[in-house]
Amino acid sequence: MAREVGLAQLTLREVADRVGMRAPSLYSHFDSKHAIYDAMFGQAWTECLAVSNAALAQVPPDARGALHLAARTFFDFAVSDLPRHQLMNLRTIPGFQPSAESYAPAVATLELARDLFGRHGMTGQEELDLYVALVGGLVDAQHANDPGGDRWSRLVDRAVDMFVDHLDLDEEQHPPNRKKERS
Amino acid sequence: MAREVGLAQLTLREVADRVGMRAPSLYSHFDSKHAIYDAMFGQAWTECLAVSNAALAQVPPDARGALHLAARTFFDFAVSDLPRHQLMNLRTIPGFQPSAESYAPAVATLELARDLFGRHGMTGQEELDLYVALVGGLVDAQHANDPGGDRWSRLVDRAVDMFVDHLDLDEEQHPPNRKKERS
DNA sequence: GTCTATACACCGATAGAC
DNA sequence: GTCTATCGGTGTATAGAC
Repeated sequence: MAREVGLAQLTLREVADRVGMRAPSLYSHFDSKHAIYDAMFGQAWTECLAVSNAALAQVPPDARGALHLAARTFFDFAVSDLPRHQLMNLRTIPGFQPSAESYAPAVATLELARDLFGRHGMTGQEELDLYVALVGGLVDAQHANDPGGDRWSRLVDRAVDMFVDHLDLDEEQHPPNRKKERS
Repeated sequence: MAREVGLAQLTLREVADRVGMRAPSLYSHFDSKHAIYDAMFGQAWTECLAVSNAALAQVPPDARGALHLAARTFFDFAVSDLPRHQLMNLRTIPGFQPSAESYAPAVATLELARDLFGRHGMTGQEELDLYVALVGGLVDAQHANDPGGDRWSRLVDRAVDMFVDHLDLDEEQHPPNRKKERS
């Protein structure tokens, strides 16, 4: 329903209609409307964690390849569903704060990224923060300025190359991929 | 009022109260609540355009220094006022779409950045798009993950250095600022 | 226990008197 | 141009049937 009418346009009466109930009956299952958003939040991040784990299973051994796969995986996941992304990352619902329980798979996903970074010798918080901002910025720009298109999607690989070059992360068998070279 | 109670928590009744009117009287001045948001949107971007122009007046001649100033100016402006940033850049208000008139100062601000890029030989759309995503990502990460702090603010200079290094933009009097050197 | 029926307070918006 | 009165719709809550 969020994908059809928009995340913030959910009404309890229509939600109830779609599951064959009256609106007040929802309170037998959820404490409030925010509790429904909270369940959706946890569900979305659990799904993201699963996708990330699946991608991690076939991650290349080199840092550049690993970050390429990680960034592309998260980018595609975030771009493929705007309402879900609004719920997961943006604070679109006024006053909504995820519960600690629903937040757990979100921190677990970030922990996955932290492990991947540590695997290639990047243990600093700043490097991970910069990476998070870079990939998140690409996602937001894609959604905000070219919804449904690929104008920023085409920049993901280049952005990761820029990041890897900046940290001089390559091992010897993978030469630096400087400047405007694309795969 | 948006800074006090939040952007989405504006109610026509309290807005009217604060200007000494009754709620329906607002409709003599604005067609709808969205029209009020639209006026605020135009006002915010007009202010951003003015700040950008002021910064541009004292921009250094070299590309690296210019991008440092431009990024810092926009970042600080966007971070200093969350409700304003939500209105300008995020789509926090459900269903709100800025009018062409209010959108004009936004495109003018982007045009300023495009001119600055062209001044240093960067005429490609991709370079500007990547820059927009990078700075926007830093702003969003700062707001979302460390509101009121400076965890991503401290990364702005480094991010710009990474970007400038990637494009090999330096003229000879300014040596590349590789790796983790901070000013 | 789970649902239906009903009510409350609030919202944006409109109609019409002055 | 501002007001009063009011409308339909919303999230939320409670009472009570089955």
